[in-house]
Amino acid sequence: MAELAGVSVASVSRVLNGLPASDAVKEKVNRAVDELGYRPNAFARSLKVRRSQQLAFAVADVGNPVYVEMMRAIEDETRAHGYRLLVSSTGGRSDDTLALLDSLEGGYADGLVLSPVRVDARLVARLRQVTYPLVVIGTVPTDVAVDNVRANSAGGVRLALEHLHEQGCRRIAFVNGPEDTVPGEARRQAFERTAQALGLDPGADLRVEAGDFTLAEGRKAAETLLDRTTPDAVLGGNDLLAIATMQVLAERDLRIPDDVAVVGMDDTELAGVTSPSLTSVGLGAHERGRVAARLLLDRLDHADREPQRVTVQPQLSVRDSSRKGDAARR
Amino acid sequence: MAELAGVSVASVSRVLNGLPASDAVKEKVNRAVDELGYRPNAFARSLKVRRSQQLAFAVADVGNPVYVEMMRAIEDETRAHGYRLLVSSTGGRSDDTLALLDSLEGGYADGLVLSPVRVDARLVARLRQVTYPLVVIGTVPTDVAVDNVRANSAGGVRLALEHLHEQGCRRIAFVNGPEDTVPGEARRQAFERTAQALGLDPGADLRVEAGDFTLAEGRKAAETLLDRTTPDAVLGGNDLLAIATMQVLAERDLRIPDDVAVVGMDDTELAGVTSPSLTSVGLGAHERGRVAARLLLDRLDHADREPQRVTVQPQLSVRDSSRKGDAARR
DNA sequence: CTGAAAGCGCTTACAG
DNA sequence: CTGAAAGCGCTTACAG
Repeated sequence: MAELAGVSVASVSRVLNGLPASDAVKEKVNRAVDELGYRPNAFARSLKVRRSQQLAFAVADVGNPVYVEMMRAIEDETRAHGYRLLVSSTGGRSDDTLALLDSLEGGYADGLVLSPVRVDARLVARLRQVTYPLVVIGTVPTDVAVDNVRANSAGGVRLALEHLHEQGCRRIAFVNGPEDTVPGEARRQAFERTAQALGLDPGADLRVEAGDFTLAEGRKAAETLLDRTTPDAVLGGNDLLAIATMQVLAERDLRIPDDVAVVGMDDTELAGVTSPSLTSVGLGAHERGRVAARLLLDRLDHADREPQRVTVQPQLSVRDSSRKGDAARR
Repeated sequence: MAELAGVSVASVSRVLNGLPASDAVKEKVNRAVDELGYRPNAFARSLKVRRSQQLAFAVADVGNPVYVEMMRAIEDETRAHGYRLLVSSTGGRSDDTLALLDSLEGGYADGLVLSPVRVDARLVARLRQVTYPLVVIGTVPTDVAVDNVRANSAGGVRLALEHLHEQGCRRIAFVNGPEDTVPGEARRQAFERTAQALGLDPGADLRVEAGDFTLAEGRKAAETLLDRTTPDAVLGGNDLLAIATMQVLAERDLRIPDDVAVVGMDDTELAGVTSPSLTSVGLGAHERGRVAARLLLDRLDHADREPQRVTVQPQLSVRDSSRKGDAARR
């Protein structure tokens, strides 16, 4: 390359990086670049400058709409700053998450946004040792010094329950996801407290725990619930669980919302598609992604700033599945 | 690191790569590794061995369930072979796709799976010049020498139309996506030909083109269609367009499937969630991803094998939205 | 089995 | 402004 252009490799590097060079040299270099379709080797560059220009996003399940939403936000943000985004799906396996955290020490990405479903002691211990820029989406112990963005699950549950309470519901059931996960546990706690504060029926028969945040597990859980009781309303731990519940209700000829109102969480695109449309509490997935990306980009420039904690506020979208008294469909 | 262990850097490298070494040396190296949390630098390694152990997947829209499905399949396959997957979203912008193809020449990934929505002359020209392993999901001119996996859109449209024909439908409308895209164009052609072969009403008023493969654009297109005529059935260019049509039909108090049957394409998770559930033709997104990943992995080892072309066959999933005579719901 | 040395392809002070 | 040279951190023939 340098030979073809008839200049030194240093000059090639300078021209390609926009550093000062005479027009003559620029001309020669550009001509040779075109001729050869030359592209500087990314590794050699990274090895020298100690930056990869890559950022990583690690997530339990790329198929979950919530994470897709986050990924979009992160992609937009990082791309705008000239970084490529590497998406890694750990499938919820703790070991894969730990392996990923380790392998990033090899430097192939300049930073990581991590959104774990389960936060156990091993993960927390590992997070303390990470030597690269890291932001965690989700709840981590306050003494782990990483940037952290959280959803306000408790606030979200409260919005949902208050809304149902206003609709006259008093026996409100909760089809939650697994309670050994971060969101599952947070939502369970919030449900208990808020139900008590609102003076709702505290019956233990009103709570079921699905094996996963999926339609299939949601159906099973909803059937368990409805076999033992018929509540005024059901709150789903996420939209999929709420939708599964709606399906089971329909199969049992219970009208939504007149017999049983239903509210989901996450406010995914699915919520607008079901019939009746699903009332849902958005937990700001897009916003969480955006904020996380910004924190990471900011930390790349300011390695020593204090770790920040940002909480994104929930928002309730009321649709047909919870408007008692209205027609369920037009 | 080597100093701490008291051995040469060569020995460190050998131990870490599982090459022959005495137990004494292994012991020293492992001890030092643990103490330092040492990780070999990924770039230095890649620079030397000329491999990144990364593969890239480029896609128009990470949010589209079809691509998520592909991504999952590709992730599973590549991860099993020890590669990381880099996901890049080009947002359907041609320039971004070209820029990506260029930048990969820098070597930061060992190969690429590309799934473009639009294939124009510039892209085809660029594809011919690519110097790294590449597989394209979608249709490319036969003389472009890349591995290629395709959906059988024509076969899929045929399955859908034959099914509707059997249900007694003769005036079948088509709510297609943009016809300057690869899938849009293929589906339009297939629709015309199959409609003719089956002796369906060829009325031009039965075809509308949505601005994009989305719910919002689908609604507009469906309204345009239903303002001018009421067909026996509607085929959607994808599930989102079909679902949007179902919503508009419901708003106009047309019963599905008794007044108007509806069939989608892609057979995404959404199809099982709507009410009535949506009959849809799956075009094998998961399978296309899996095959593409395998072709790419295979090519990494066999740079000189002939480019292959694989077509994945469609499959019809009949659900409630098209079973005339049955109850639309239980 | 092990170490010294070359070299992967860049960038960047350092001279000129 | 430009070139020669050092060096980023590995791997891998080459000797021993």
